[in-house]
Amino acid sequence: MTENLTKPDAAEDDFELANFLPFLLNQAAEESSLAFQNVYKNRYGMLRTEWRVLFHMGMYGQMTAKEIGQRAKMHKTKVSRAVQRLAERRFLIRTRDAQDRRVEHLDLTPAGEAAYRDLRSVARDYDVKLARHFTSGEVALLRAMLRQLAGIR
Amino acid sequence: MTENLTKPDAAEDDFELANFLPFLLNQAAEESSLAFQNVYKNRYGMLRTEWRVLFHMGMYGQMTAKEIGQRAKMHKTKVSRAVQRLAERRFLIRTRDAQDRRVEHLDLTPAGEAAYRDLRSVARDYDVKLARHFTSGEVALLRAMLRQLAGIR
DNA sequence: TATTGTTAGTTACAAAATCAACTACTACGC
DNA sequence: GCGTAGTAGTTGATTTTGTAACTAACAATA
Repeated sequence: MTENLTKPDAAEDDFELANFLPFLLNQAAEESSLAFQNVYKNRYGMLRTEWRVLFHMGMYGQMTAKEIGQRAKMHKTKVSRAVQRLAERRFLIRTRDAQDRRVEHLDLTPAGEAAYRDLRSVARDYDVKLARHFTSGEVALLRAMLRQLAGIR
Repeated sequence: MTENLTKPDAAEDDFELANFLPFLLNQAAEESSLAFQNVYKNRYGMLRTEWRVLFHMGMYGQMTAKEIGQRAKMHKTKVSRAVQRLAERRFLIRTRDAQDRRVEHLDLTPAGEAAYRDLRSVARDYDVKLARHFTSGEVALLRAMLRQLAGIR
């Protein structure tokens, strides 16, 4: 009788966790966001949740907290707190909808717009810098694969 | 006189948050680790920090907390607390170095080894599933690019 | 117009991450 | 040896996140 019906160990050992995609993705994400993080942190005292909200508003204009949550895949409590802090610091203003008084429309203030444009330009430069490691075809493929993995339609 | 000497808005608007590498990497990392997270969480009651320590020890054998921190890019307090919990649950044992009594050598117990092998096999299957979206050449390129971005030598 | 269900957003409390200070120890310079 | 500086790892205080329960408002139905 064979004493081992499971896969042989040799087949198991060729898997290196150092190549595990969730691990690699995480390391790359953390490393690649460090330098940019320092900018919005030091220059505007923002947290990651806050710059994400700011960016979505800068890109898409007036939004509600719910819409931001859907687009950014952020939980509503995260959005709520980020909006609160951005409102306190006068980066955005909230106005109740007249028809449906549950919803709030959020708009960037001029200060918010300015911060958005500033950070957007930093982000653009930073992205170029990251992409410089690769050919443009490689980067395009990378983005497409990441979108697929992230479940972005 | 021209009234606008800065770059025209059209050139600025080509920035898409959805293409910003740190953002994409983060979304992909988060989405792709969700399903796997449930396994080590539900099956072993581990936190992400703990699973990371376990997996580094499984890969490289005996290590010190400092080495784990360097390889996994985890802050020493995170490592310290993860090691503490893994030791409490008898997944690893700590032994003081005889020469330098500040350092502790960490080794997986048989239970720790078993958990490591189990999770590694789950990870392997999961990795295959993620990679199925792409050709094998694409996946190899993706891993190489992620390693580069992560600063893994 | 009461009843039930649903939605937008907030709040409360627990879990976890972060940062600074701390203990115990080693190593260097004198 | 003695003082100073540096290192491995821990602890405590503060901040941030996650989960659930909550408030206020709307909508459908009877």
